[in-house]
Order: sequence, then structure tokens, then C-alpha cells
Amino acid sequence: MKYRELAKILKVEIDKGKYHDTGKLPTEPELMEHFGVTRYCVRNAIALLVDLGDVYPVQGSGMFVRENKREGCLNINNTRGMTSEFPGHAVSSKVIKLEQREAGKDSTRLKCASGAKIYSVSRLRLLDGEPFAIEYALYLKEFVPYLNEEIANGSIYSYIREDLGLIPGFADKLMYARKLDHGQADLLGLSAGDPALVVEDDAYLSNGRLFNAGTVYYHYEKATFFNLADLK
Amino acid sequence: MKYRELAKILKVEIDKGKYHDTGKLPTEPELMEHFGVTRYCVRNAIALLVDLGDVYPVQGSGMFVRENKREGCLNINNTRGMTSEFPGHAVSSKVIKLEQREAGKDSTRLKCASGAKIYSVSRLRLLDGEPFAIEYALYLKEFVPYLNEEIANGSIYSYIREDLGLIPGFADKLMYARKLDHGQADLLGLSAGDPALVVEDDAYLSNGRLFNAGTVYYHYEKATFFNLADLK
DNA sequence: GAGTGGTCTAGACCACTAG
DNA sequence: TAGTGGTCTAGACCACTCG
Repeated sequence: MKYRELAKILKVEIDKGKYHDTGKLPTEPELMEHFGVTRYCVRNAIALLVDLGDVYPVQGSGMFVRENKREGCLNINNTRGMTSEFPGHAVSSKVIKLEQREAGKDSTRLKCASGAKIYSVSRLRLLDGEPFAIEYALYLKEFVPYLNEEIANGSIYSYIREDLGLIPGFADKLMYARKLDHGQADLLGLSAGDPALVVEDDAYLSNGRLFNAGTVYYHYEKATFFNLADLK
Repeated sequence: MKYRELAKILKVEIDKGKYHDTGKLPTEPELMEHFGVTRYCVRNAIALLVDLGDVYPVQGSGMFVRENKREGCLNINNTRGMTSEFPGHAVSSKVIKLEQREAGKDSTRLKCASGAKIYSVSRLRLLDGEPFAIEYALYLKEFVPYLNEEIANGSIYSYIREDLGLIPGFADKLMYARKLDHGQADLLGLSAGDPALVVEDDAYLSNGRLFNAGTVYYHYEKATFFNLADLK
């Protein structure tokens, strides 16, 4: 068994509350025995769970489940798009503008040549039918060769991953607060000057190539992010 | 040599720009040879750098330096206090209120018994003498047995770590945007109703015990956070 | 095909906690 | 002191890229 499989199994068990009574995972020897795997596999699997913030280690004592019921919050470390954040809820999009054009000032942000072909997409993101965020996104046509309104009305991330077969690897994010302008406020059902939580997101493929840069203005009363920070 | 030592050495070299020309680290065999260590040591050291967002791996190709010059930004994953975020700048504090009392409604947040002794500290945090954030923090006296204004005017984190010998392990954070009230706005030199970037921070010791819970209101024009998200 | 990082084995000993 | 997780060795083979 691969350690990533074991990590998935353990994560499901944790989420189901299987270890809630003791608050800790079985010991390494027990896991080795129970799943018939080596210590390498067990330790690598658990290391993934530690990175995800699901458990934390106490040497000499055990691997403890990290309670973090952040129901309804957005994970700052998520690189899988907004849809994956709200299982059981309806995440939809309303395209405000979608155009293919050449990179101008955007070329700095996209680290591409001036004149490179890009898609520019503005969307209102809705959660259960309510305005949740405004997203301004740029995609390099080199990696995303086609995009239309139908796709953009759904999950662009799924399209990129499942239909185009691209593999996102990591993302750099900036977060800050700003005032909404009139146009943004109208879209979100707020007033001009109201706060917005702003996230700039540069997404890279697993080979290190930047393919998408976006800025998202979140409804300040509806969006909360969580982060499980670890001492490295 | 321990892998954590090697990681430190490599991080310093990366920060000095040693690998800027090629954009990638030496190969594993080269690092093994150069530092006289085993592959275990090399791979564990690099894994730490990957977690920190300093490099990213491309199988079959190499370990590439991840450019992330976030000068002047706050690291969301930081668990070392604000002072460590701005080397070369003056981070100071002005105590607004400091009291020792018993936990009331706070006991939920602090996961402690109602009536447990706590320190409650409100501080204006200044960056280079300018108002930067307002911090409301609670410390369990069980872990932080003493605190006074002199300490709070400096870095409470350093005090906890170096003088009390406590070892922070991890932290849970919530981030959102809110409007400032009049009192907060005055302290920050802003107007009531202006945005604030709010961070709720629950800090745990390495043994998993919660010892500190805080809420910080950051000046929306001055504070920007960054996060280097990784696909796990 | 050579070279890269990724996975895996089968052990050993160390550091820390209180099962 | 027994049991826990942490570090480490010395190999082997696999998956992927194009140095």
C-alpha cells in the first residue's frame, strides 16, 4: 500500500470521529500491523496528516487529533478552487466579463511576455445563490487554450484539472483588507466604502509554471479564512 | 550533521541568492557529497524547505528555488510573533490595558475552566513608531505565571520562549475583514467604519496545550499577509 | 539512456513521556 | 522502565524529464 492511500484512509477515519474517544491515533507498530505496511509507509502517511493540520505529534506520547472544526470557513492553503471548500452547498458563478486579449500591464503579474495571449475573466461567485465574492482572473492561453462563458459559469478549476489535465502544484497568496468601490459594492449587496477581504492568488502548475493570476474581493460578513500554522 | 542544520544552511544560501543563476539546488548526490551526509539527511532537509515554500520539486528535473520576495508582508504561518516578521524595523508596543483576572466568557475560547486565572492584555502594536495593529490577547496563568507592563511593552513572544522556556508548537488562525469602531479607529489613526484585517490566533504549546488566544485588528493600508500554499 | 527526484525495505539507535 | 515518536543507515527500484 502506498503512503498516500493510507493517509486518505486515516483522514476519512479521523473525519468520521473514529479516534475521538482517545483523541489520538494508534501507535506506529499498531498501524503497521493493522494495515500490513512498513514503518516508512506509516510515518509518511502521518506526515501528510500533520501538514494538513489533522494531527500533531508529541514525542514519547503519540499522534493527537487536532480539533479544527472550521465549518463554513475557507482554507487559506486550498489550491483546489472555491467549489471544493463548500461540500453540500451550491457554489455557482455569474460571468461579468470574459475576453481573450493580449497581456499589457498584466504581463508583470503573469510573468509573461507583453503581448502573450490571455483570457481575462470577471465573475461574481455565489454561495447558495447569495453573492459571496468578486473574482478577477487571468489565464495564460499557453496553458488554458480555451475558455467560454459556459465553462466559466461553472468551476474553472475542475475544467482545468479534469478536462485540460493540468496539475496545479502550488500557489502564492497575498491577503489584505480594502474598501469596496461602488460597482463592487452593488454586486455584493453592500455599500461603497465597506470592507472587503482581498486575496491575490498566483497559481503554478506542478512544473513551476505560472498559469493563472487572480484577485478576489470577498464579502466581509460572509467570508472567513482559516489556517493551521505549524512550527517547522 | 542533522537534517535541520543542513536545512538552515541551505536556507541561508538560498536567501543570499547562491542558486539564483541556475534557479535550482544542487542534486541530491551533489549535496550528499558536498556536505558529507546521507540521502536521508539531504531529503529531510529539502522537505523542510519545501514546507517553508523556499523550493519546489519537479521529479526528474530538480529542486527549484521558489521566488517569493514578500518584503514587508506578514507570514500567515508565522508562530513566532510580530517582531520576527520585520527584521531591520522597529516593532514596539504600547500597553493599553493589562490585568490579571479570572476567565469568564473567555473560558470557551481558552478551553479552560471558568474561573481559571488569566492575563488579559490589550496593546497597540507599532511598526517604526507608526500604529500598525491593535491586539487583544489572553494568556493562561497556568503557563504564563507572570506578566507585567514592562514585558508587554516589548515582545511577549520572546519572553514566553526565552525566559519562560515554553515551546510553541502550532497555531490555529481565522482571518476576516471587519469595520473598525471609534476607539479602534482613533488608535490606528483611521476613521470609524474603515476596514480592518482581523486575525484570531489560538496558540498551542508543542504538547498540544492551548496557552494563548488573541484577536488582532490590523491597519488595512499597512498590513498584508502572504501564504505559500502547497498541494499536499 | 542518463540523470533527476519519489518510493520503499529492513533494520538500528536516540529522545522523550507517562498509554 | 516500557512505550512512544524522532533520527539515521545503506541500500534498492520506480517515475519522470531532458541538465
